[in-house]
Amino acid sequence: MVRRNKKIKIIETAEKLFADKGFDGTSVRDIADEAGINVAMISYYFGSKEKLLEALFTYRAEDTTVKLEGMLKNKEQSPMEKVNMLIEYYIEKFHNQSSFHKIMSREQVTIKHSATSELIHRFKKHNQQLIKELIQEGQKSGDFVKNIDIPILMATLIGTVSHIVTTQHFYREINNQQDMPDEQFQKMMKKKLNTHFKFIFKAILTNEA
Amino acid sequence: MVRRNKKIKIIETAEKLFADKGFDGTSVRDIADEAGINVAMISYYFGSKEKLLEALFTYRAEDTTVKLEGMLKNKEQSPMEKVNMLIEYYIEKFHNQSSFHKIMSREQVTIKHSATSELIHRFKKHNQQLIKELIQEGQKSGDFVKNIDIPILMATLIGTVSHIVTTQHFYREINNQQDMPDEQFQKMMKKKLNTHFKFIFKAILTNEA
DNA sequence: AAAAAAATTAAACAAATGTTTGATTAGTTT
DNA sequence: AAACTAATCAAACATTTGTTTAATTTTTTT
Repeated sequence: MVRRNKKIKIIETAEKLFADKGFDGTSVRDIADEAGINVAMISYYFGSKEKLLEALFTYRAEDTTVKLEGMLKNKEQSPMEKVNMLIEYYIEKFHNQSSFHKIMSREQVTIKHSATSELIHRFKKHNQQLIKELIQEGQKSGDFVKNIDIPILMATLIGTVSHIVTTQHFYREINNQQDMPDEQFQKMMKKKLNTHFKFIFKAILTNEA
Repeated sequence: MVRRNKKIKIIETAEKLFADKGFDGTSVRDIADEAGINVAMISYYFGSKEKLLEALFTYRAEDTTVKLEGMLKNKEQSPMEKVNMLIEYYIEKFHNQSSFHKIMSREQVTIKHSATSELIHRFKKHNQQLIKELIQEGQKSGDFVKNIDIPILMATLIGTVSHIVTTQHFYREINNQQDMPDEQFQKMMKKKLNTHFKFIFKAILTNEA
């Protein structure tokens, strides 16, 4: 295995374990065992456990902003079409990278001044700015109403999808869907969330239900 | 200090630290130092660190279900009035017990078979059931439309409020409100969330915006 | 006031933690 | 093929972890 592949193997193993047991709840030996490597390799490749987390965040967050930017700067679609794309994108992203988002949601709650917190913060601020521009564009063109609380609206989308993705096992048990295959459950959930949020966003952005 | 007060002092100190640094990120010595007691007292009173967490959950979750039940079983109000009370209650609860909810949101993400997970699960299932009954009551009386996805609707309320409460420091920084006093910020946020969710719930439950 | 029970303490315990060391092996360059 | 660099490993390192012990002090009961 070449160097890059081995680093990625470690990152992805750490991602799974951090997601399930938390950063502090996962030891470097857990990661090493699961990835089938020697513990020393983590320090050797990343410097420390903390920096491994940083590497994970960089690895995952890297292309998100780029994709979001490419999507929203596209001139072809109407503001409402872009909003719907945004909804689809977030739902898809949270589901496809659920482990990463579990870690992120935990890290956001935790108060500490780390490089990772700094990364999350920049990441969120930048994405929020992009979306703000989209909404304002729609307001200028008359597609959307005035007086939209953008941070609250975004918190609704992100908070809800994050909550459902991170507490999926609870959700399934409460609604007696433990036996449903993972893939089927996620497909159903994505569909439900899409309908739900397209309705909500339309209602809020245009005052039509 | 009498026994009960001292136990509560430990529980509340642990609550603060668990919220800020996570369960695994907080050592029993951190708690002892902060509470001004000897480390051994934690084992003496609670048996273990894990059981201290259990005690914390019991301590906090105890009256919630009772309050919710008392509120929803009240015959005086209309279904929509009850829904609005429910919204107010959740927003108030998450803000007033933000430390507790930070811990809870982290614990929900973590996969482990502990007494605490069991507690959370029973707690959530029971509350969900109460709300389901309320919505169905409104559907029977003709106040609410059919085809309401109750779990998704509740996830929207809980997920969003939880997201805002747990990531408050991010939210404030992103929106340049770091200098606003805590109390003022929370008052503003509660008001915004109330308006927001009363609008959303009305739109979804009655198809009117 | 004596006896019993409960609370508190510093110290010790073994296990687990993240990281480093120094030696060995594998791979690449000269 | 020799020299050099990179990768891998088991072992050791110093801390920190949650918990227990055994002695002492405080409080309650008799």
